[in-house]
Amino acid sequence: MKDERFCNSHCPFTRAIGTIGNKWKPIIINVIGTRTIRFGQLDAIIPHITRKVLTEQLKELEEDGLLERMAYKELPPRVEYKLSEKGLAFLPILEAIKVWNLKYEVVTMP
Amino acid sequence: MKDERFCNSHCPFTRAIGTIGNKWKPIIINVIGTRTIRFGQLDAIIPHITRKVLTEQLKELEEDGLLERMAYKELPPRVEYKLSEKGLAFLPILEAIKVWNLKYEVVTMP
DNA sequence: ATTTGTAGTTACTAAATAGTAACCAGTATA
DNA sequence: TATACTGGTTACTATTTAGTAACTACAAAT
Repeated sequence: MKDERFCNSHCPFTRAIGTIGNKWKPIIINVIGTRTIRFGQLDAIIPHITRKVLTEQLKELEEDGLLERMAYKELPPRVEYKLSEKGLAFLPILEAIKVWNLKYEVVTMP
Repeated sequence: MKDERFCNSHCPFTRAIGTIGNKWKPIIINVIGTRTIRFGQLDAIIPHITRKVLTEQLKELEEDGLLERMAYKELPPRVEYKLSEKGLAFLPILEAIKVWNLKYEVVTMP
């Protein structure tokens, strides 16, 4: 997120929302989970995301220390991503969101 | 969120992110907490938010069933907001985010 | 008669986020 | 020689989100 009012807030909770409070990051973190995964796989697995947005979000996640990026000097290139300790520690929160949603979401059948 | 790919996703987790995955909603939910609060108070307490954005977000939170809005027919008008059961059930998740942030955030002193 | 107070709304503009399509490197394979 | 492969980048456009300032209603107090 570029909003400096969030990222430089004196409130730690606001800063936390500044790093994970958007729509793509929780999705990406959830898809990675506990595995090591390549860029192309993420691109293929996550519905609707574009390579541009995926690149941007991965970069921010890495900067914020949730993600580790390993680039192998091969051809064609291979780049692997996995969650850091910080990123892994966020997974239970995503699980809690799933449970919460399951319990309270009102499903409207179209 | 207006992104229909999130709100109409077949994946419940993606839909959940569609309702709370933005920067303002976690902040608003956290500020309301367990109390009953008026529009003007929210506007005063939440840093940087504008009345326009606050109105929009409150409306969406109400539509998604996280929030209850009580309008009293007085003059000047009085409107009170409080979290629904669903909204209250989301508070522990926000607490978990605070704990997570406290443990893992790397604080850079400017 | 004017100001105060509340909870907004409206029209317009600005900024942030996302989408599209083309392009790159360098080796391997057809 | 041309194409594929991977993990991007770039330039440009479109959409979404947010900010600004003015305005509304109605009653009470000044």
